[in-house]
Amino acid sequence: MTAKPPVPPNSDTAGEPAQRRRRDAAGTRQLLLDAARQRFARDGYAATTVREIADDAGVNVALISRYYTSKEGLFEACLRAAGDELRRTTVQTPADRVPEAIARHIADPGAAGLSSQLSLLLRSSGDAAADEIRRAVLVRSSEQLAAARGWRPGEPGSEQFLLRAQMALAAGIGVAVLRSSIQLDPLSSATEQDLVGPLRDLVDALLPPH
Amino acid sequence: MTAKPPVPPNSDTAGEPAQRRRRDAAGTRQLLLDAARQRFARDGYAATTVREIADDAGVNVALISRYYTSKEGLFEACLRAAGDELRRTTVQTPADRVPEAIARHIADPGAAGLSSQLSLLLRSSGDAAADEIRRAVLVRSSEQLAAARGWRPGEPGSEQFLLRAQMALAAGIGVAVLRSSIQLDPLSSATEQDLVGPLRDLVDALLPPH
DNA sequence: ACTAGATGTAAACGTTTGCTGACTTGGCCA
DNA sequence: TGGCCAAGTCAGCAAACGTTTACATCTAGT
Repeated sequence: MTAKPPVPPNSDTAGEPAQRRRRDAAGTRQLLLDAARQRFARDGYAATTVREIADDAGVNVALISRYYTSKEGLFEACLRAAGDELRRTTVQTPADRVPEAIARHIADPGAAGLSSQLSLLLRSSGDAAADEIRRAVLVRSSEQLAAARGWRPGEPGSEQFLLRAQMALAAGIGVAVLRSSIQLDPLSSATEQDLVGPLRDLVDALLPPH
Repeated sequence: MTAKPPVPPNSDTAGEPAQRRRRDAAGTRQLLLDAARQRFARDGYAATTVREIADDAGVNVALISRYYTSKEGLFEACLRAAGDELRRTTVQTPADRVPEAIARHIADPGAAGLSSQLSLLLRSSGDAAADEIRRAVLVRSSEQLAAARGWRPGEPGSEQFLLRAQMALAAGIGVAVLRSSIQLDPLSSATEQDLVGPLRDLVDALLPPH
């Protein structure tokens, strides 16, 4: 009894399983979300089955419909989660540390890493609502990246600056996807140290520090 | 047999239908391949059904199995075709014109354009044989790009050079995919002229001209 | 302790999937 | 002209898909 101080927040894929309650709706929702994010990011929407997700989460298939209405509803929730996490990890990066931050997050092999989020954002379900979420996340990310490099909305040459920021974002996505989806050496086996130099050159060339 | 002179080459999605013979195995194969390349590139492997491909080609479903053994066989043929076309369009580009060439091909909205080929190369069927083809195409492309910028195999610092070429390739793929799959302005609406400047900066930064 | 609602389970639904086998039809050559 | 094989059609298979329904079990409030 006693309310529930010991409820494991189940914070993302990281934290311990920490013996969750035998019946915990919020925990189950989170388990499904985490499993789905991994599957969708790695295999894509259509190639992922709801039974695989449920099995990964150790949960019954029917609960996907219960908690997320449908497979598409679950996918949209994944996109929103990726967007939130992307905003959280990239916020407040000093302008001159942007390439390092990107390199660090891209090199992170973890399932919750930037690579995984970026891969997920490229996946499509064919659903219009999901596409809109995807677009919004990418718009926000590119504006954030541009802002970190000195862009201010409404400035003259604003479009050019934003275009370059989006190209830098595209480059990051390309690297992340190529690293994770195909064994392409030396890119796939490159470490954070290997990546940071070229990435700095790339970002600096597109968005000059000053 | 003597080849077959009157066979309409059916060169990709462009050319005329040009009243093909009512029964023409080679022509039918090509129709299927063209339709499949478009579908696979745009929707991915799992989201594409063989019936859709057959309908697009105006051909009976059973002929996919006849001419390409299976859906996966057709997909592998698409990858090989994309690899051939990629090699054909990028070969013999002067070193200092590489960014322009990339920009031109990426901006090309045609279904047979570089964008489509690059998108296709990112698609996965989960099949090991297809993955190997994909990998081989990308390896060759990155080495070709590196070579165009002065890299010679076995040189000191060779790995670094190749890594940078692969990152440039990844950037190109990222731009192509982002442009085609999501309506992300200003990137999506950028013209060849808009792209060539930033792309030159990007490529030059990764692979210095000298 | 009892019960009502929340949570989880099991099985099956109807549809769509890739693929196949038996068939018809058309074009080519003797 | 007639026959024969390549080329194309047709209907349907078994498996897998997302989803739903009916039922079992746990938890919380009284």
